[in-house]
Amino acid sequence: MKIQAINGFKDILPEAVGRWQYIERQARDIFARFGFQEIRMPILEKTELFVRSIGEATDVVEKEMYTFADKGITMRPEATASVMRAFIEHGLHVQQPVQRLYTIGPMFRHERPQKGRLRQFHQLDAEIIGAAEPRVDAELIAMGQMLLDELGLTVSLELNSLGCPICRPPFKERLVLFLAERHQALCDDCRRRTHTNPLRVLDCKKESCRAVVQEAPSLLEVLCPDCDRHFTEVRSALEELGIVFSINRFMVRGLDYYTRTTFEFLTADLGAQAAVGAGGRYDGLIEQLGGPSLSGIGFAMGLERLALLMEQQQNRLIPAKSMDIFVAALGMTTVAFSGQLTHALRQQGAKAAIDYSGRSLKAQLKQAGRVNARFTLIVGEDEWARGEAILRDMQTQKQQPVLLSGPIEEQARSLFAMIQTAARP
RNA sequence: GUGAGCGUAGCUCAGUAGGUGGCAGCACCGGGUUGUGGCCUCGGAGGUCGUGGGUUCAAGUCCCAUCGCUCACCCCA
Repeated sequence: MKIQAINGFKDILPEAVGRWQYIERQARDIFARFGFQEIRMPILEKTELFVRSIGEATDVVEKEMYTFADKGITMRPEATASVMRAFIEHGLHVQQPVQRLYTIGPMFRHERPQKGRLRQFHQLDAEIIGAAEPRVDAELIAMGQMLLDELGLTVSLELNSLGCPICRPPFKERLVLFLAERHQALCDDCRRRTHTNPLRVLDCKKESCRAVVQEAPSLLEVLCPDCDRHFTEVRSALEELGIVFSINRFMVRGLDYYTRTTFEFLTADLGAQAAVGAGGRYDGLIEQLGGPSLSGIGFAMGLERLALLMEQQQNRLIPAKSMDIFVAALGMTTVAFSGQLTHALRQQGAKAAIDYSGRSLKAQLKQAGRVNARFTLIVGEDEWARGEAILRDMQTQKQQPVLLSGPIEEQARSLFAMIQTAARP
């Protein structure tokens, strides 16, 4: 019985890693343009942190967390809570009132795996802490859009406001009343949700429920003056930045800490997983976790989903692996020298490959082609005996003899210089 | 947690009324080229047909169980 990876946990093989690195590179570059700094937190946190931030009654906390049975410790299911914990713990706001932080790493949720959904998955997460202006919301959303654009991805952006502790609770009561009156027309799930999480009913995909919900009261129409102004200004700021979006008053969040602005980057190309990235404002969270009274906003994007989308929407060429030089040692007598020379080449900074088997030149050239070597140094027994080798340009197929004399570092240096000039067009 | 589909070579897959596992494609190794890659050509290696039972003279094929994977529901990035 072969041992295999556990369900929902996946290897990212070398052929796929190039794409991942590309996405991460673009993200780091763009986040830096917006003044974000990287932060890295532990994967394990006190269970309490997630219960208090994400919410006790949410699905994530209720049934999806990997929690150690006897330790009160949980593998993080998302990044925001950890970032806030670290932010508060180290008093980061004291040095710099507005913090822009991002982190990249694995998250864990015990869900049934399917396309675009794993138990260990990876997120890019960006947070702006300590700034409440609507323009900040727009700026953060624009950053997400910029990343998706530069990755060559086509997604749609949906926007909503979830109000605040002043305007949401009364709305929730109205909604519950409304839903209770139409109890009969709702699906089983939504009847349950009416009491556990009424806002979720707005997001149900069943035709029958959608029909009911169309007539439901809209939170956007009963936002308190502050929330209403905030939402209006976010929208105009987005328009000023040329960001295209649509309003979705049915959009809900699965995590309790969200307030006011929420948004999702959506695609139809990922099967059942529509959201490539999502986020929103969480103005009460930091205080709720025992920190200063600061507002915050952030988003997360799923790396697996970004990678899948890139594969599907656009076959952008990720730079293939390549080596500067392949050293082909012909016959076992030249292997020791070839090994030393390869090592010296690497010390000089060259990407150098070698085969120690002493097998046929044909086989070694084939391997040189496979590793995409720009040059091959053929160390033949006869040539080597008189202090020479043959340098083959794998693209032009032109060959020239090279002298092997002096200390091996010197040989490596002049050889590397030679191929660097020869490789230039 | 619920439902459906699928498990044959490293990968993608054939396998026809149960009758010896495929000249299959890609990849790998070697020959054709006594020391010259990609293309071509010839050959080679590689399998407990997911696992365990059962039916049968005979099971990759039929039956049962079990494990695994995939997709969808739910939920979410």
